[in-house]
Amino acid sequence: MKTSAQTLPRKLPSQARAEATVGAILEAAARILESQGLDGFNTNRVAEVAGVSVGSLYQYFPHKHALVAALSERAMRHRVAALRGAVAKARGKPLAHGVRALVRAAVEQQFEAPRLANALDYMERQLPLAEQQSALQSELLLVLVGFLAEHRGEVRGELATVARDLQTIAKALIDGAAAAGETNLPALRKRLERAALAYLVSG
Amino acid sequence: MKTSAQTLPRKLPSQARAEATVGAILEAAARILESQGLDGFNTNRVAEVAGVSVGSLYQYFPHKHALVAALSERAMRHRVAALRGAVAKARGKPLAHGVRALVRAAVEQQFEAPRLANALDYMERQLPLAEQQSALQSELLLVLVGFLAEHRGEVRGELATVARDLQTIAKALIDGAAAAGETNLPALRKRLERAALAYLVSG
DNA sequence: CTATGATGCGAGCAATTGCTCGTCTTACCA
DNA sequence: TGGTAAGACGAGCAATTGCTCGCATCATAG
Repeated sequence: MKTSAQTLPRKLPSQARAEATVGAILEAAARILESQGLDGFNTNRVAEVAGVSVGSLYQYFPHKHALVAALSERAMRHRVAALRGAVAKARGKPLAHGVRALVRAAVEQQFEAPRLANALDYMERQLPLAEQQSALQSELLLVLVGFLAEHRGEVRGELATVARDLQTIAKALIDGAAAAGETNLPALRKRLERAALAYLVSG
Repeated sequence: MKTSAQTLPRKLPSQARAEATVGAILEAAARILESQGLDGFNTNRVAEVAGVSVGSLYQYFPHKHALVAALSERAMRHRVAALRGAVAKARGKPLAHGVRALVRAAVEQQFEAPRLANALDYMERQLPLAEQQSALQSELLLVLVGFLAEHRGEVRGELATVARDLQTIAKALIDGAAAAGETNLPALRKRLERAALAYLVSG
């Protein structure tokens, strides 16, 4: 009896080379999405860029969606870790300082591969995200809410909603800047800090 | 000698039924994108939903991209008109009033078909938008800049950049709310007003 | 009515895509 | 050293997709 979940690897890699294969596939997929978006993102091409056969790909990912899910999960994990680090470093400091740290982390994280982020974002909306995904999303929001809770007196509104809006605004502003070819990161950070802080303290 | 541009209709409809055909095609395309996103959005299906043959579709749109471009242009035209109307109505009134009017127009416009807006947004980033498109985008920004210029004393920063950020934030917040299944429009408007106004007057 | 161009049709081609399966190769352990 | 399981391969199938082209139908001017 098979108990495998929908988006889980068909087979867990147990040898070192298998691990390498999975890594190569994920990296190839990320590179294709970053350079061409959804066009040209097909499993044959992913396998080719990864230097691996399609058969190998389907040994670890039961279908294309599973590959996307894995990619999305990996990106989310990075984001959560980055934001968590920023929050930890800013503990005890004033609100503005924390916002600055969060903005720096977010920009650094997302500006690295904006088209990939954009493509993943679009796909996540289309297909219902798996449990793992929404769990990570909740975790990310929890990190933000935790940060906001440290400055309850200064922040207006319901924290959960504010956190979600903050994340939405950050994603959009960074994505938009990247799409517009903006390369001046300090300027982008400044605008994002302004938007975030202003939204937080206004009522 | 043919002088037809890339994304222009292959043949301009001159009879009434042709006009109707083009309209049906555009509406079908919009409906499909709204209900299923990019998946299932293919020319065969568009023709079928429109109650028209593929051949007829390709008589007016030289390729799929042209259909997308036409759809995008139509959506942009609506947006520009809506925002222009809001700005006109708020002329002479205080900044907060104008922001409220703009937010109302934007929410009403985009919440009507959020998935369509999302899909178009994604595709516009992929393929280089035609002249018509970028012209309309500039026009939209000009409307916003014009509004902001009426309240120069209260608005910090470079108006063009501020206008672009404002549009980005609005789009993201509305899109996010729609994707999350939010149906409380007044609450959404309030949050968007807060974000916009706070960003404008803070420095 | 009739001729001519505009409009509409839809079978089907060429290319692409997701994915399978039988086969070969490599790594590990008794 | 040989047996067994894990891993890798890639030709190719079935389905989908963008799009063409030859032909039927309709509208309108003369």
